[in-house]
Parts: sequence; C-alpha cells; structure tokens
Amino acid sequence: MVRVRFAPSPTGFFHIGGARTALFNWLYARHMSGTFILRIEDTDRERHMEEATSVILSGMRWLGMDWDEGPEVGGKYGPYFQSQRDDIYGEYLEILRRNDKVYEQDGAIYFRVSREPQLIDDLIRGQVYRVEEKDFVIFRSNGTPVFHFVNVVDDVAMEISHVIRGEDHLSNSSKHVELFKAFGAPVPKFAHIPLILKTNGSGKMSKRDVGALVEDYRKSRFLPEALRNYLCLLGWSPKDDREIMSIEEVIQLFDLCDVNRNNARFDDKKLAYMNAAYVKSMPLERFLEKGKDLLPNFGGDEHYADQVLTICQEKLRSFEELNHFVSYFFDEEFEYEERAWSDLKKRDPLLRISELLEVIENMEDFSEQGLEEAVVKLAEEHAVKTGDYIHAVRFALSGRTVGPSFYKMIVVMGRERVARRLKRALSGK
RNA sequence: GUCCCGUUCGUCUAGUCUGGUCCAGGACACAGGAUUUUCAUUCCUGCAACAUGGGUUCGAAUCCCAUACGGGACGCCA
Repeated sequence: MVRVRFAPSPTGFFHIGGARTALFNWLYARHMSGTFILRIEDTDRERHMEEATSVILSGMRWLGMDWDEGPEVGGKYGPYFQSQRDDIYGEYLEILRRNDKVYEQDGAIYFRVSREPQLIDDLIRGQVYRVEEKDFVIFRSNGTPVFHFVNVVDDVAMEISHVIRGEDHLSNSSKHVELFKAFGAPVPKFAHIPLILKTNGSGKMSKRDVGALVEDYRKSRFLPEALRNYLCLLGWSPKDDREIMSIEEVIQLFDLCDVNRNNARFDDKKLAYMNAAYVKSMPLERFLEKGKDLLPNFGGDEHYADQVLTICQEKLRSFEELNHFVSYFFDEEFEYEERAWSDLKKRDPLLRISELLEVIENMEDFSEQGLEEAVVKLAEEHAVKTGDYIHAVRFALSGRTVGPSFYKMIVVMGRERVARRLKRALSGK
C-alpha cells in the first residue's frame, strides 16, 4: 500500500518548488491508488505563524490537490501538526535511549551515527550510498525536537512507504536511514526529485525570486490548471510529444521512475504560453463566469458582458489583461492611444469614419456579414483598402488598435452605441 | 574544503536501462513567410544541442574511466 506525504513547514509562503514536490507526491498517490497525507512540520515554534498554514492549504486546493489525511480532514494517524505530537516524540526518544543510541551534551540530545555507508534506495537516482560522519542533535537544549528526528518518527508512525522530496534532502537521507534503522523500522523507498532553478542567474529558486510563490500566480490570474500542467512537465514528461494534458491523463501515466535526474530551470514564457492555451480552450460557460468575476463595472447588463467576453476569448492570453482588453466596451470615457492616432491620421481617417457611419446608420442587414460586405463595397468605391476603414473606425470606437474581431465588435456594441461614438469622434478629433 | 547528485538546441524535454532505425525528435523563445482586420490568433518555414578527453565495440548521445562545469548538503533551520 502506497502512503506518501507532503510535509511543508508553515513559513507564510507556498513556494513553487514545494508545490511541485506536493504535486509529484499527489500524482504518485493517485496513480498508485495510494494515500496522500499532508503533514505540517511546525516544530520551529519561533517562526510559526497562525495563517501560515492556511496559505499552504488554500494553495494546495487552488492547484487541485486534495489530501486523504491531514489538517481539516483528519485521519487515524493524526494529529497532523508536529507541534501536537510531543507524546509520540517522547516515546520514540525512549526507544533510542533503551538501545543506547543517544547521549546528552550541553543540554542537547545527540544521536550516535554508525559511520557505516548507508544505502539510500532511490527510485529516481538508483542506489546511493553515503556515510554520515558526525553525530547530530535530535533534541535542542530547550527540549524541542529537530527536523531530522520528527520527520523520521512521523514517517515511521504514519507508515510512509515512499519519501518523495527535493534533491536538497538527499544528503540528509543518510541521517534519516540511520534513524529508521535505530527505531527498528522498515526504511522507505526514496525519490529525490530535481530542484527548480532560478529563471535567471545561478542556484535554486528562492522565496525572494520573482515568480517563486504560488500566491503570485494566483494574484496574476493564472489558471491553476495551466500552472499545474506546467509544473508536471518540470522534471517529468509523458515520453511522447504531449504537453497540454488533462490531470487524468497525467495521473494515468505518472511514475517516479520516469522523473528526470537533472535540475530544471523555470521558464515563465512557457508557462505564459500554456496559460494562453488554457484560456483559449476553456469552455465558454466557464470563461464567461470567470470573466464576469473579474470585470468590476460591466454595469449589470449581463447579456452585453457575455457577448463582449465571447468575442474576446480567442484573443485573450491571460485573465490578468482582461480588464484592460475590454474596458472600453463598458466605459464611454475610454482613452485614446495617441501613438496609434499618429499612424492613422495620414489615411483620411475622418473621411473613412463618416463614410462608414452613414452606411451603418442606414443599412438593413446589421450583421457581421452585412458589415463586411459594406466595408468591402465602400473600399472599392473609394479605391482604398478595407483596412483604412477598419483601423480608423476601430480607433474611434475603442481608442486602440488592438481588439477582438472588428465586425463582431461592431455588432456586439450595437448600432446606437457605435453611431454615437463615431459622431463624437468626428466632432472631437 | 569534505561528501552526494547531475550534464542532449537559449529554456523544458524525447532518445540512454535493452549500443545500430538519431548526420538526434517535439515544445517554448527567437527569425522569416502565409491567412486575417493593423496588433493578436492560426498555419508554414528556419535557427539551434549529444560538456571535454580517453577507452570498450564492426558501430556510442547511449556502456566504462578521467577531467571540466553545474547543483545540493555539511545548523541546537526545515
């Protein structure tokens, strides 16, 4: 029976590297129909913060990772906060005392290491041997247990079968194997996954790096499934050319032996590309729902907002830019981009606007197709390009040169609003 | 410094275990082009890598060794 755990320390942040570690644990548990446990390693009480845990819990949920045992869901191996497991740590310390594996020095309790090579049986790296040279502290002089001790005790007590964690822990594993043996407990399989390196510069990604926190992506309106998909592919691949994958597909294919051994550099451009792919392909209904959540002033006209969003989905790369992308649909006081105007004004824009305005006001077939035909006809009559009408009129209607399909935009805005804006442009600019 | 892990296009990776099908495939990025409504989208094309040196072999990206480089760990942090 596979039992894996993600064991973060509540620091107030949810690091992208931690999220990937959690994800690989979760994927492996789901792939093997095992149990995924969330355990909060809050032994360092000086740094512990109340809300710090909820940052992790909500980040996990946002990314779509559920846990079978842990905070808020419970489980028969609890409690799942290390700060509440003192009795258990005391019992395990007694085991070591009885077997004469520990001694006291300067008020701290040290564990005696064997100085024999320890086998770290790693599903990703193979069989790694390492000698632990020095005895190490397992209880501080203030009486609190340290990471190495509680981590192993809980893995034993919670019957963890596979320890999946970052490669930065590989050197710690010789300490941990010594402890497992000292408790007379079976040593779990290990899987040390590669680290995520900074986008620029050297070293692993740290909390201070731009884009290092899951919260950052959430605030920037990334789609969680896009970030999750990208993270899956950092150190793992389905071995064919698939990249955009449903989580069900990934669960089905994921295995620890297919995880890479070398570290990966985080590439925000590829993440942005994936996010755009998810935005464009998400079901319209969900797109509309999410879009309206992010539009502060669509004025209560839900039908109009739906239509605006519908024609914008194919052009949008991220929800972060949504408001800027569509604001002029709802706001009559939109700004004109001066730079765009200077390019336009050489091509008689006011003349084009007035010509198309006249047609729009009088046309019978006010539809995409009708408009397109009208513009083509006008362009032929005046021996200019259709683009001359489109550029000038789009600018008059939106103040921009970028936007959704021109004809769709006019239909959605409606004849009345379009005429009003065009007249205003003719009298103003 | 000591110990551990790693090294395929700028980046993420496939191929390495089971050597020949790889003058190395895909994606992002970048550059050009086509469609379109300028931008964007979409499509096409291009650019670009087996760290180096030895060895084993008829044959090595794939196996072995060394070197170099990168990463990590060496806390009464986790």
